[in-house]
Amino acid sequence: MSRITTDALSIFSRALRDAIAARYPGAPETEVAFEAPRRPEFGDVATNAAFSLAKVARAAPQQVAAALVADVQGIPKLAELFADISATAGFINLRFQPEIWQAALAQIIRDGAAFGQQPPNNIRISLEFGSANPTGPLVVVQGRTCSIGATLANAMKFCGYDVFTEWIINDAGGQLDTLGRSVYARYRQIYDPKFPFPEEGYPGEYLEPIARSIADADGERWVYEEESAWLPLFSQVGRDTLVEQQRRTVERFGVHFDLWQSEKELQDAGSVQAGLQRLVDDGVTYEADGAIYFRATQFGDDKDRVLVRSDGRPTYFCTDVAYHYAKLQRSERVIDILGPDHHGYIGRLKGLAEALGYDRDRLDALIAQQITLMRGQEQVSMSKRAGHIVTLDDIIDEVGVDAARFFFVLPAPESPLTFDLQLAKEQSNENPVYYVQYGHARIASVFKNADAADVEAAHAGAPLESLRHPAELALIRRIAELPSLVTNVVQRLAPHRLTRYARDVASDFHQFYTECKILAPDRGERLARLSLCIATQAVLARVLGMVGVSAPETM
RNA sequence: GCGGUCGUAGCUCAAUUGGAUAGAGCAACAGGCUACGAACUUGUAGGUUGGGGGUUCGAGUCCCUCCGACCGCACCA
Repeated sequence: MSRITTDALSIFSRALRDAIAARYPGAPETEVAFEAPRRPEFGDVATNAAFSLAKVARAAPQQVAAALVADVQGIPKLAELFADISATAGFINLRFQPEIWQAALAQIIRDGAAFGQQPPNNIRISLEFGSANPTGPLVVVQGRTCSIGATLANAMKFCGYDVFTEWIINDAGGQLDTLGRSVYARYRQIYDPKFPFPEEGYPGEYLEPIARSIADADGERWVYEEESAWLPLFSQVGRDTLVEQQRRTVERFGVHFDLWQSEKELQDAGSVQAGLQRLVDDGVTYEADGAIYFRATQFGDDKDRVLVRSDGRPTYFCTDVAYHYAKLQRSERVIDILGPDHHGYIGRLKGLAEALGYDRDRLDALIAQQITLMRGQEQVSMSKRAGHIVTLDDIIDEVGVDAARFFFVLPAPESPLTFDLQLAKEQSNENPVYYVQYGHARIASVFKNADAADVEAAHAGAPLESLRHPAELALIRRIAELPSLVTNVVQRLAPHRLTRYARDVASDFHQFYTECKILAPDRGERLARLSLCIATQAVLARVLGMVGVSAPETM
């Protein structure tokens, strides 16, 4: 909602409160809340004030609404602002005068690129997502968590938050040894193709170049050494190479991280000790069988969790305690976007925040649900064991960044996703990505056909009073929704609403385009419609940018 | 067995935390270019929101109970 529309609404709510006080003396002072009606024929905004009054008034909401509308309808000031005030089914529905929308559009044009953007609010949010084991290439899951995370981060920045994006490298556990042995096996196979590959190793061909690089540098020397001699090197080279590859993939995907945090470094730096000590000090740990446990059951988990094993090594959870403790200290809000296999983890994390002395709600975990890859009717097998994994790079190669980013955020994060690669790469009307991009390109095309002086005049601020066609008003209303929509996306952690909104904007534009000739003979009309195009194109580019999709001038 | 997420049109998904006649896209059918890009648009059809019960002015949404799908349930990460 723009300032113009909210001003109009506050005038209305004042009038409505007066009417309530006069008609129902003794009724509690109620906040008049506005909401967007679902259907356009109910007007631009609605209030359900009559519902809460029904009890006090001892009358049906419909009657209350009708009575209040009758009281308010004659007020001249309101008639200037609202084209229609009516009561249906207990709701009071309002429709703005075209002048209100015209003023709102003028404001959007004046705001330019800054439209809807909130000033910095100095609230720090830590956003962790994507994070993977450094034992192989990134796959679809990271594609989805990265798309969701990056989109949320963009939306939060737009709303003025100080967002810090973090990727955690799970390089602390025994899996790194497994990686080292796998790379070593590939290395040995260079000299002896029959050398056995470890049972629990990481299959797939991607380790071969890494083994080859070691062979190129050191030759055969590791063939004759003990495991203790070669394992650190092979693990390290494997880890470093794979992390580097993951970074390249992520970058190619248009996603940026402010911090790549190694778990191993956390442990070495002693912050694990600090986190652990905090829990011990809080008295939420105990010792049993030589291990140290966290009393997770006190905080809603179904089992107490081991922090330090009986051999003295910290668990993954323990490192995570330290990491989240650090994040909680430096951010007002901590959000993790996790893969589908972390369902059971979310309660533990929130309990952890509480145990560390913070509000449960300071930490949130969002689960990105499972992805089923399809190619038309056929399901794409992603079995890791069989060796033929579909990597995120494969997907980008096949459908492109734009389609991938769009499809990954299309459904709600907690809703499972069926991703049809064939559909995503089709440049057809079945593909929602192109529909939105087409809207943007179509506007660019109009500007090319228009007189440059006209476009310039529209940018500078042209009179808009000719805009009263329903399609014009609907489009203004839609783009004016941007700020509140993004706020909602952030509040509800609902990035998928952006893709839906992008589609709605494009749809309203296409309808406007069909019904109204933009380059009209009349100059006033022409400039007003070009102004509407300028604002629409900016909103489309804005939303596409947040999702990580390009906004092309031509297609 | 315990816990979590989910179940909505033929398909893929929405529904602004309890609001109006549950909405879009695709697919199907019928229309619209001698206007700026038809990658567009207008209309029709499509539903007992998995089943049943409850809470209230009002439930896809909250509670109970079944059914079904997926995922967790390690001194793995």
